[in-house]
Amino acid sequence: MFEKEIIRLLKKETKQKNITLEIPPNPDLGDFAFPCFILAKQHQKNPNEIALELSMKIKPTELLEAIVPKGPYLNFFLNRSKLSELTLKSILKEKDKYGSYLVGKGKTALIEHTSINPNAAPHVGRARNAIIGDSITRLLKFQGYKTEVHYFVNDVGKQIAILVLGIGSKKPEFKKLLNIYSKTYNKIRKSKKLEQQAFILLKKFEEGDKETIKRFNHVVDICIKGQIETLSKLNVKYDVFDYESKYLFDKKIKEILAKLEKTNQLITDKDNRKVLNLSSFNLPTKEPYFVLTRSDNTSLYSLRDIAYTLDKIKKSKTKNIIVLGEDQKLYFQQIKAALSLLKQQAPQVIHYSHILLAGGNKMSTRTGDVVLLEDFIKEAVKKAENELKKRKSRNIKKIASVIGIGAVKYSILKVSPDKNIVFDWDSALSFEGDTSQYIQYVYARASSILKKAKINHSNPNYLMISLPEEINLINKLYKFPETVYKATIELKPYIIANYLYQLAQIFNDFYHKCQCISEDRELTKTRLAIVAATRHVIKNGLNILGIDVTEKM
RNA sequence: GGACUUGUAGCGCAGACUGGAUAGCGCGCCUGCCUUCUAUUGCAAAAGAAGCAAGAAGCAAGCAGAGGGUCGUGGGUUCAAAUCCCACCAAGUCCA
Repeated sequence: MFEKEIIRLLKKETKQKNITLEIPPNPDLGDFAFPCFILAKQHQKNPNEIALELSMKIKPTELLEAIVPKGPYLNFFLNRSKLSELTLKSILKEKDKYGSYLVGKGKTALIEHTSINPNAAPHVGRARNAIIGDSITRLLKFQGYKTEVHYFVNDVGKQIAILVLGIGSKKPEFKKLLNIYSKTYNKIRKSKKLEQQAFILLKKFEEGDKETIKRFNHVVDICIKGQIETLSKLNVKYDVFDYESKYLFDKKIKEILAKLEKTNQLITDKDNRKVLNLSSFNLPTKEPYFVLTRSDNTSLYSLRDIAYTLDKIKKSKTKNIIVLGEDQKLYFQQIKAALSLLKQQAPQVIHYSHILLAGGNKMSTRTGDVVLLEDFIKEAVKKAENELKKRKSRNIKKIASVIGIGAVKYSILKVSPDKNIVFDWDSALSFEGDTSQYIQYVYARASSILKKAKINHSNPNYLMISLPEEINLINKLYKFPETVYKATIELKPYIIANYLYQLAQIFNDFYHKCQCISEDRELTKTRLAIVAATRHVIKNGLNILGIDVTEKM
């Protein structure tokens, strides 16, 4: 609302249609700035002069304390007590809702994420998908969307056949599967005969052989249960599990082929496979053909995926999102192209880069070269426990889990998704600097101040807010809703992670400079209101990231 | 060979889409500050006690400050480029 006021005044004075405001690099210069370069060009005048002229014409208002030219910029200072009053009042009133514009009210959002192959325990690399997906779900929920989280179970495929082959008649527990899988995979690479066996199994499964289906289902069940259990430790939950095998015999497959036939882009190639000609989409593939079936006319993963995606499109009216690794970028473009031939809008996709191991290797289930998510969580919680013991905290177990799991999530969420993360235990488990516990600590600190004060902080005196540390903090709190909004539009939780870290830093500045509990009752009330407001914002923000808070640390 | 993403301080990142003021942050490094301790060393040529210094540990998950940059390289556009465009280099990913 402050921006609006400034823009209104500037429009009136400059007769410009579009006014863009900037934030000065340094708060001493003001809260908002209007650069005068464009006007300078139009009027063939020095921008410094224009800023000066405008500063004479535009008078301060109730919301704007001062308007000062500084070189080619016209800088606006907001009315402090007004800003404080509006910000603190709305935080303390809206509480857990503060920060939401409720842009998703009455709308639904379908999110597919994780969708790990059901052949082994998830490793840290896979967790990036789940954690990003979960955070986006929470973000949309916070904005009022009704969300539905889907998990696509790829229960058809060579990797399951390999596992079935490796298991034989054994009844292994979930943890052993990774080992069995990578062993069998390596054997198969060396033996054509074994590989043939895997293909035969897969074929039987696809043909509906009851015994084989049973064996496949058995393995997939163990996997999915195990995966869900691990992910539930991160408090990541799913609403619907969709099985790829459902589409093996689905009549939709034929319908889709028939529809594609009508576009004249469906061709039977020299190997008698049905392929889709995507040459009009200019994708960077060598051949512009997207293979949908085998020579015997059975469906491939691509075709089943199209069918599944169409089902999702049907279900989701307003928002349809999928989280995929960067290795799926081109593949997804092909799916998108196929859907566009069917005149359907593909889901909004979020790609993320891989988590590499400290030698530059990608984590791979095939080679077994992985850091398991389970182990990573355990280590993080253990580390937190040790730290807490040093500080003789109470309730160590519970708090350690909040901190440890928060650290796992935050370390993944804080980095922009198109950057590779190089995993090494030391920095992943470091509890210093830009970490979740630094933020959680601010929450705990704020909680303990409020508890200690035992004073009701309603009706603070906004006129008493004057120190730069207080003002900076309130400014930052004021920006929370627009930060959340930006993260929603761009589907980027890391924006919120970065914001929270900055907020925590600013709060600590405030904490060190401003004694909250003092003889002056009026001042105490006012500062407590600031503390309480910060506490709410930290909580809301961390909640979007899926990170819990704790009253004590 | 083609396409996409990334490259910002020793290390890890933000800023880039939407060009604008002195390029921010964390870790580490360096300096100073606060508390406690005395296994070790010195002041100190009996021993012990106390002290000072060194040292160690710690705190409010400490504080304050300092240093650290060809924004991958080279061009171009612009009054203005980390930001936009082109070429190249390196890393990651995909395409048969």
